[in-house]
Amino acid sequence: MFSTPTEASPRLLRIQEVAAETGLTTRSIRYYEEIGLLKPAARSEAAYRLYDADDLERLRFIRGLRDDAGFSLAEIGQLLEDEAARVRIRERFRASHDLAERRALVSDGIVRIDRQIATLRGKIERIEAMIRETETRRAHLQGHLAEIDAERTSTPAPARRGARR
Amino acid sequence: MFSTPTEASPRLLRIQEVAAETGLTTRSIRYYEEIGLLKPAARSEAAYRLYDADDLERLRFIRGLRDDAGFSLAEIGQLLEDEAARVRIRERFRASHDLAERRALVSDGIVRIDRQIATLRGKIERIEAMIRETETRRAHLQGHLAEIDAERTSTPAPARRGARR
DNA sequence: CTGAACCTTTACGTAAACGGTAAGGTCTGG
DNA sequence: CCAGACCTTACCGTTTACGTAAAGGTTCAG
Repeated sequence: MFSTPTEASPRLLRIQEVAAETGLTTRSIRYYEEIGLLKPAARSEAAYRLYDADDLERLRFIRGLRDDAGFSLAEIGQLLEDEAARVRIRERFRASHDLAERRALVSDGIVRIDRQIATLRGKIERIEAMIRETETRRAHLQGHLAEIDAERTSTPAPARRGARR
Repeated sequence: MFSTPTEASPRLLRIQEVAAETGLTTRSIRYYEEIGLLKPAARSEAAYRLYDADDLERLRFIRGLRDDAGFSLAEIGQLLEDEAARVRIRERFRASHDLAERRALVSDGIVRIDRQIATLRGKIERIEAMIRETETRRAHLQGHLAEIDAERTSTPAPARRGARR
C-alpha cells in the first residue's frame, strides 16, 4: 500500500502474469475489478491492465479470504473497504511530501489492518465455538461407549433380554 | 446420532418449528434434503416431514459450517458424508441388540467426529497463517512510521528537499 | 363444517461468482 | 509484414443456494 516513492516502481505485470502469480484466473481478476475490489495500478497506452506489487499483495489477500477463510466477495469488499478510497489514499500518499500527512496516512493504514486482524480472529473464535460443541458431542458418544463396555463386562456373553448384573 | 432406544422419542417437529429452532428457512431445509444433507427422521401419515432431536443437531451443525466456517454445501456434504450412510447406521444401531456391533457403530461415530474436528482445526490454521501475514504487513507499516518519525525529529520544520540530517 | 394456518410437490426466478467465446486491437520474433 | 500470443470489451451460459408462487391436501379451533 505505502511504497516509498524513492524506490522506483520495479515492474508492472500484465493480467496473465498476475493470474499465474496469484493462482487466480484472468476472468476472476477482471471480475473483482468489476465489483470494485481492486483497480490495476495503471493501464498501458493500449489500455492493457498493469499491476504493481501492491496489487499482487491485495489479490493474494483476497484469494486467502475467499479460499482459506471462506468469506464472500461482498464481505471481502467490506473488509478491504472501498477500492476508491484505497486509490485516493495511495495517490495522496505518493503526491504528498508533507511528513505529517504521510504519517497520518500510514497510521490510518495500520488501523485498518488491525480491523482486518480482528475480523479474522472473530472468525477463528466462531469456528472454535463449533469445535467445542463438536467435542461435547464426542464426549457424549464416549460416555455411551463406556456404558456399553460396562454392560459387556458384566454380561460378556451375547446376552438377550437386559440383564444389568 | 445415537440415542438409546430406551429413551422414547420425546417429540417430532414439523418443518416450520425446525426452521424457527435452527434459524434456517423451510426452503433451505427442504433444499438440504434435496441435495442429500439430511432426511427427516419420519414422515407423518399425510407425508409431513417430521424431525427429531438428532436432525435438529445436524441442522444446527450444518448452519454453523455454512455461516460460521464458510463451507459450501458440497464441502459440508463431504464433511458429514453421505446421508444415506447416516440413515443406514442409525437404523442398524436401533435394530441391533448386539453390544459388540453397537460398540463398533458408536466407535465409528467418534472417528467421524474426530475427522470433523480436524477439518475445523485445519481451517483455523489457514486463517492463522493469514493473520501472521497480515501482521507482517502491519510491522512493515510500523517500520515505515518510525522512519517518518525519525525524519520528522531530525528536521522538525516542513522540510523541502530530502535532508537526512 | 369451514376457514385459517399449516403442509406437500412442482416449477420458475434470481443473485453471486464466475466460465467461455466472439469480435477486434496490440506486440513481438522471424 | 505477418503469424501467434497477447490484450480489450461485451455478452451469454452455468452452478450454487436459495426465494417465491402456484395448485392442492391436512389439521384444528370455533
